Amino acid sequence: MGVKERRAREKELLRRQILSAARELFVNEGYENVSMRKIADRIEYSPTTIYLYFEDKADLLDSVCQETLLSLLNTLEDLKKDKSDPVETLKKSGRTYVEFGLKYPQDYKLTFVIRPQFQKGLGLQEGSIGEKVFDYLRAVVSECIQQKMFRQVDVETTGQVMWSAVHGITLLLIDFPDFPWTERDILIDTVIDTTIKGLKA
Amino acid sequence: MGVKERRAREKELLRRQILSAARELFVNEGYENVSMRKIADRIEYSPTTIYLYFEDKADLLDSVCQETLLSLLNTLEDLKKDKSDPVETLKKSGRTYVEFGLKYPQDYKLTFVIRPQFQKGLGLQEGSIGEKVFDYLRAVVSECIQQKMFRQVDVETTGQVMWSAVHGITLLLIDFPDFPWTERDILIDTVIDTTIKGLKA
DNA sequence: TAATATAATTAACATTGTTAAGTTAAATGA
DNA sequence: TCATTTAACTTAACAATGTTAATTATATTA
Repeated sequence: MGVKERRAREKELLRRQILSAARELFVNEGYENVSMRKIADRIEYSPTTIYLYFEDKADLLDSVCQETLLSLLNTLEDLKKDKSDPVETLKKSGRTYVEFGLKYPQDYKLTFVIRPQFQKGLGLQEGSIGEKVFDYLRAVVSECIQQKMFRQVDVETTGQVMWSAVHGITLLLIDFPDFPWTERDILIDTVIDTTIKGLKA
Repeated sequence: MGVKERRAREKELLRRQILSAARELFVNEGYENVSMRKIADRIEYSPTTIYLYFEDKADLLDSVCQETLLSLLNTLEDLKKDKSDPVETLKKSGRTYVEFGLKYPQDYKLTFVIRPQFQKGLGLQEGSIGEKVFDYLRAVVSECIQQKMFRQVDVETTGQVMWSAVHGITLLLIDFPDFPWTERDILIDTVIDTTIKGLKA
């Protein structure tokens, strides 16, 4: 009975096509300037077909962002393998996070700024990939605290402080490219090092 | 010839009414969920009347933001009068900045996140209120450095690090209201204190 | 009062996200 | 093989949006 499976495969394929078209358009033209009809044109289907694969436009954005988060998560997970120096791992993670945002600025903004606005109910959902990203951060921070490297006892707060710092510098560099910033790499390092120094015992 | 002046006064009055209605709606329901018709209803005029006073919806929000930014600047300027302890002033300024963002989240996001995207050329325009806000920050930081409270010699970098921290926590709190944050006031204080501790000599 | 300038409205347009009804094509069961 | 059921997709339409052009009402001036 391979029919059902072939069908499922075909469905999945079209789903990916939609997703891919949506990502490209969202990234290049901005979420608000992309209509369902425009996406439909791109994949050569009628606009309403999209609704057979996604609940609504917000859900489509949601799925695009999920993908982005997954790719961020994968990039980060690699770093955690080296368990020798958790503080160093945290630094590297911070850099990696910011660099990811700067490499895919539109995707970053979609995920961390635009999406929450259109998804009024929930923030980072239970079991979501977004939550897993923060779980990652939590784990690294926890390691730092366990090794008595950080003064802050509260893992949560410490993680949130770290997230604030990298989120802040990432968005500022994306949104104000013409501001007279300090040389980019130095600035990013300074932000991360300053935060970590502030957290240390 | 007081007629012209009375007319001008009346125009200014209606302009303010529109602005005030728009602000209230934007803040309470979010920019995207407020239609021109809704604003018009509120002031009991036809929707198109608004276009006699503002270019378009974006311009309307723009004007709302200008007002709010000006009010932020005034609030901050007050803090600087106390010259006794610049580090304390910086802390208070940080808190004021974040609280401002949380009080007018729509305005904050438009000014610091949405607008730059559509204004690709320049970030914070020359002579703009936004730039004056950063000038303020620069001045306070400069005071801290002069009094040898901070290790960092570079005023610019130090200011940028501080800005990153407050910008980051402000946006996170706005965009992920349902995330299990540490108690808000404590978190904000921790972010600011950690950053300042990291900057100290 | 008649002419003029200004202010505000009505009606309409194109576009948006989305739904309901209809259509085509494929898979199933006899 | 042929009718029937199921799935996939499309057409047509709706209400709401931002915005413009044409029109009406109102106040000022001569």
